[in-house]
Amino acid sequence: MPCTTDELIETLQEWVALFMRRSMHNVLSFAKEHNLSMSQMGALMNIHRHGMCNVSTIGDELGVTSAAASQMLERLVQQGVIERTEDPNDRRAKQIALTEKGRQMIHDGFRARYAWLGELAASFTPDEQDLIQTALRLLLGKMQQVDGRQ
Amino acid sequence: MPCTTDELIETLQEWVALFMRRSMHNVLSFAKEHNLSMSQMGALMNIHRHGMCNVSTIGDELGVTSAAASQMLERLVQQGVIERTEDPNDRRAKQIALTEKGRQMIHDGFRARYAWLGELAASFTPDEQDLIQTALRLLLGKMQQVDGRQ
DNA sequence: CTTTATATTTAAGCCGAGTTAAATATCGGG
DNA sequence: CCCGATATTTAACTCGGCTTAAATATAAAG
Repeated sequence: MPCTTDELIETLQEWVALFMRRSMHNVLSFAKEHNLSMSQMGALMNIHRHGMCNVSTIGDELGVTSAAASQMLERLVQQGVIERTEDPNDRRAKQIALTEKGRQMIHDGFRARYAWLGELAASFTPDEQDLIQTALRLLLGKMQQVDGRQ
Repeated sequence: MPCTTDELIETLQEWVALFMRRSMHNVLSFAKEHNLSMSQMGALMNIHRHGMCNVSTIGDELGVTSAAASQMLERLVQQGVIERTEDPNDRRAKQIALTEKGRQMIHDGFRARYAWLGELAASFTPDEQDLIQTALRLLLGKMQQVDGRQ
């Protein structure tokens, strides 16, 4: 049965809607579980993705002033999930990095969120698994392209 | 090329990681754009999904007291995106519903977030589109099952 | 060396989100 | 009708996030 582009768009929308809701739920429960604000979540994700960051970069990415970022990061330092060290190349700046505790927290969080994927994958026949694998690889390729130019 | 369940799990994980980031970004920019807190976003999504809600149900779903929900909804009423009406079947309770303005706001938000899906869908060949359509329908079916029993 | 720009922090204040406790109104069973 | 349960609101308070403005320290340019 052939499908039109419009049908595919509709399917993608359903898929995205379902996923968005799940992701949001995941993110919110993780935040609540660890007493983190959305800004703090965003900051941790940035640090997790980019490695070391400085304070104003984090502020910029969150769309807040560096004063706000500084205060919010201070609370993360007190919780022991990040650490601030002086940038050896520019002693005005601080380097923000995850502590071992912070890294562990994020890692465990991802693992917990991924647990259900195993069940999902196993519920398909080998043929279906192949089909889905191929389709998702196609999608991932294109999406990473789009992601890259943003 | 055959694939193992583990490979599929890995692909799904990549997908979820990519998606979680995008969703979070989408949600945060929508919230910022409309001056909404995460609780308010959650409340609006609940109302959007389930139609009418009462105050304490929304509080329960957000994991806050009904007092907190009441105050937060009051701010949404003042912003004109929801309205409270007396429940005709139980005059203690209020029915919370989106106003036309609120419905429009959410609709426009979804549309904007979905715009790129058109581009994405069109970038595949008809054969690829068929493949992706079939795969996503398989996934959607299983995921909605899982969603239903939660 | 002096001046200006940059990176961060601190202080003061506003505001929203959350809490508990109390008030109000209504429902429902006996 | 009365009483305990339920739904919502209000009040008083705490806390965190945000802002602006000022302070501090360092870098970089002239």
